[in-house]
Amino acid sequence: MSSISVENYLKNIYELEASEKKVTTNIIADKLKIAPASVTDMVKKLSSKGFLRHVPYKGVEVTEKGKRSALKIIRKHRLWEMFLVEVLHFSWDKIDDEAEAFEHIMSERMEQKIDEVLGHPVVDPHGDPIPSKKGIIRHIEYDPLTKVEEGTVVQVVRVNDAHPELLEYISKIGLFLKTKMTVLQRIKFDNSFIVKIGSKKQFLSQRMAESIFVQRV
Amino acid sequence: MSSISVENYLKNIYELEASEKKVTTNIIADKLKIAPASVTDMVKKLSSKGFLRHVPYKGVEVTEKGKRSALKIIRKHRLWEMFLVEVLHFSWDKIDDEAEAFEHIMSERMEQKIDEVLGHPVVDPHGDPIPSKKGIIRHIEYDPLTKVEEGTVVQVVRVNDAHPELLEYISKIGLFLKTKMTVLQRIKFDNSFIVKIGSKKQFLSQRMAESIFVQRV
DNA sequence: ACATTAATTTAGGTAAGCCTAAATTAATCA
DNA sequence: TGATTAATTTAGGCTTACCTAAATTAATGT
Ligand SMILES: [Mn+2]
Ligand SMILES: [Mn+2]
Ligand SMILES: [Mn+2]
Ligand SMILES: [Mn+2]
Repeated sequence: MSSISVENYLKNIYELEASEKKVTTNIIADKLKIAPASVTDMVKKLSSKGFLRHVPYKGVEVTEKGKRSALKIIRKHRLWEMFLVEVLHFSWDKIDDEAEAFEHIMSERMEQKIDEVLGHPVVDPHGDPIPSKKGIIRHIEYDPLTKVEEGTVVQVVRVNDAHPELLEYISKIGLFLKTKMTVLQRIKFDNSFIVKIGSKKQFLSQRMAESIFVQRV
Repeated sequence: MSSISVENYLKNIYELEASEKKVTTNIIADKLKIAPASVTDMVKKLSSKGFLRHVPYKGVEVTEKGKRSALKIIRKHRLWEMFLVEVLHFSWDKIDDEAEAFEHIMSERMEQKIDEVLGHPVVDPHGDPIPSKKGIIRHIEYDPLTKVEEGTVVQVVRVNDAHPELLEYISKIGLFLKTKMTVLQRIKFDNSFIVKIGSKKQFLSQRMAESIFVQRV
């Protein structure tokens, strides 16, 4: 089987492909907090094993084989996040570290038990899709709050989970996954928002609004 | 923090002290499935860090510091075993591997959540005591079934968890932790036993009976 | 086209945790 | 007591996954 290190490389490179046009050595080094020279080493190793395609000085791509591995790890990560929230009552801003480690030691049997106990969930606590056992993932492109017109009633369907501080803040104002809210005002000066959650008006900066994805109801 | 390897050495050496008069390099090597020469290396390292006391060519002992570490790991191991059985519906003969890995990546926060969800259990699924958060462990010496006279009604309070095959077999005949049974007959020829579990008579060899601990009811 | 600069790779190391083979020590028994 | 044997330690290596510093390459701007 693959080491923890290898699994983290594959998962992160796969995820970077969604946000970067070219996945470069430096971008990987940055994400994994590892020196660029070390990334080059590992990238060469993973290429020779058929998990990546690497054009020196150009960038890196995951192969089909690499993608399959990445999706297995992502499935475990997201199932475990769900489990932490639903069964162990963790709050959604304090689960990433735990899941980051657990994704690597979760056996097939464990994965299945957790999936059963949770009733086969299709999204994690931040609204990210959970790949199926066969490695199929359904990407849905939701609109960020910034795309929504004043007066619209929306439901939160996904929140960028990269910054726990954002999750912590929006929890405090009552904004969770599935929360419904009305967009009261977009402030033209800086593209920030006033929304109504329950009976209260709440403020969301542009940066926040960009990380909150919604559907009109 | 300590590595997985270090944690496994400490836990296993601590546990070996209960069953061996002297814990020697070879005994440790055998238990951990590591070459004796490697054990010597690690033992020297752990001694220099104050976790063990080592008299070359003689044997090894855990210090108070080493014992504290060992008990933390054992607590995590046993809590997680309990969780696997109670919440994830694993059977008691298929949990040791999972717990063996998880004991090392379980954070304090996780330990606490699990302890809460389980309602602060004091024994694991095999009847072994769970050390308290402060590292206090209550050893109770129960009688093995081999010490019980014919005709006695007993309750199972602990089963040696070292051999999954034993656990698997006794589950099949309806013998679990807390099961009550009547000792019908001790066969003098080989010290095996006939017991009554529910309405059925069941056979237990001497080796089995030695691993099943009971209390008279 | 060509020099500068930024990204990337190469070269040379380190630490942890393992290994095998050889040397040493302690225990046993003739 | 001295020789044999079994356990243990020492010596020397290997692999993984990192690191820093130096060399190389590609991209950019004049
Ligand atoms: Mn990870
Ligand atoms: Mn998530
Ligand atoms: Mn372990
Ligand atoms: Mn147990």
